[in-house]
Amino acid sequence: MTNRLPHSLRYSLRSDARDNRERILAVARTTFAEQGLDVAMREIARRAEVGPATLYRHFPTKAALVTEVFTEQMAACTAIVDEGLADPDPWRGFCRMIERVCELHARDRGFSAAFVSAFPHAIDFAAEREQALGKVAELARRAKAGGKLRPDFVLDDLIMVLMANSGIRTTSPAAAAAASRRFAALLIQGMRAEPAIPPLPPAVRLPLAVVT
Amino acid sequence: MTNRLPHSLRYSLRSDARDNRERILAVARTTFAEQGLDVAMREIARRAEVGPATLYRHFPTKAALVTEVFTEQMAACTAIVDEGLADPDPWRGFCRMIERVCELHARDRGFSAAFVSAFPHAIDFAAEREQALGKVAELARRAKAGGKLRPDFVLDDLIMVLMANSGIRTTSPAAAAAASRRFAALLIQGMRAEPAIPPLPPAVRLPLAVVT
DNA sequence: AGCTAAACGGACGGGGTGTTCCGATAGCGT
DNA sequence: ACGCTATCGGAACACCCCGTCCGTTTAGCT
Repeated sequence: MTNRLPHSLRYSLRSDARDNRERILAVARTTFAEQGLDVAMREIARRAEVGPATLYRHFPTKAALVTEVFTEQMAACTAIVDEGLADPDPWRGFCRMIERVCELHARDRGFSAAFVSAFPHAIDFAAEREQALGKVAELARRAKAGGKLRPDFVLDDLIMVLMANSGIRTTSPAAAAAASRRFAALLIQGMRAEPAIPPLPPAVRLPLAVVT
Repeated sequence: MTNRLPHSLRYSLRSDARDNRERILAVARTTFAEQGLDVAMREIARRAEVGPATLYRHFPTKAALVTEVFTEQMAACTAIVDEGLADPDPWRGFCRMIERVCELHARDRGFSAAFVSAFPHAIDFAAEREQALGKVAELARRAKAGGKLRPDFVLDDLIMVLMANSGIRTTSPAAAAAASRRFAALLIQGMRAEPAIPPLPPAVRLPLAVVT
């Protein structure tokens, strides 16, 4: 009868276990989004109404839980980049991409922190991030070719913008999103190729800080 | 003979105590600057080659040490604002003010964190910050009157910029300063009043997060 | 040099964290 | 209905943190 299970990849997880797993993930998602990654594992277990041991059986370490939680956010991120790339007007696509990525990061503090950091000894989003950055590079190339994006824009500028965006702390998620919108608009204005372009200071490589 | 001490306000601190106090402050300054405020008091005591109790005798709490350490940085901050205000060209003064404040924050992670936070139950820089912000408002008013600064700039935008600047994390202090320079230039470009000014999204109040 | 009070610092308590052990519980196939 | 076993969760471990107590050291005045 086990084969009667709807084509699910979950190899025979007992019903209570599956419920707990999903409740843990839901709780972790909202909590990380609201409070960032500095949430105690105990706290997540408490909110999910399970014991700490149960949490650790499903996710052997905190980094594992974090990566599991943010895999879908990473997908949303690449989807945003893809949509920007699909826009026939590359500059408009570039702008919308930045606006939406900034807002996504503003709405999820944990994802924002995870994105600009690197977890050692854990599957992180390095591969997906690099892939997305490659697409952004293509989008930027087109926007430059269209004459709208200043030619001295580099990819590290985007990393810088996202790091900066993650520094904006507010009380409510709505305020964070609003601040992020204004911030992105200000920066986009600065990235526009102007008739008389004052040169920017040199770009900086921004290697991701390692999270202990 | 105690009166022979050069006009010092230090009421009779024993020589070893004064040495320790100064060494603690020096260590705290550099450590906070490099690593931010999340440094253990023990660690500061260790680097200053004193016991934890000595550290706590000189500064009864961590917040006290932090405020003591960053008082001079706060003075540097207001000095920068004053210099900007003294510039005959208000727009140039405004730009230089932003650049220099951003660089100051980039060079001192601890000060940056302390500036955009509020310590409860501790003398924080609220008064000085408000005073400096008042001067910035005057500078911004002049820059707007000169037609160089976009009219919809608000003071909270500066807070936002400083918060964002504090989110830029790098490996070396030099890289942080360089990134900060580029970041500030990008933002200043966005703050410039353009012939055709695309309206910004609404501004957002950014109450300072409380540090526990 | 000797004495006294100021200053020192190792050890301690209370609370936090990520993670693990193991006896109790409860799903599920029979 | 029963029993096997996957799963649960409270208690515990090891390690951090901030801040304090108290016996020891030492500066500085006579």
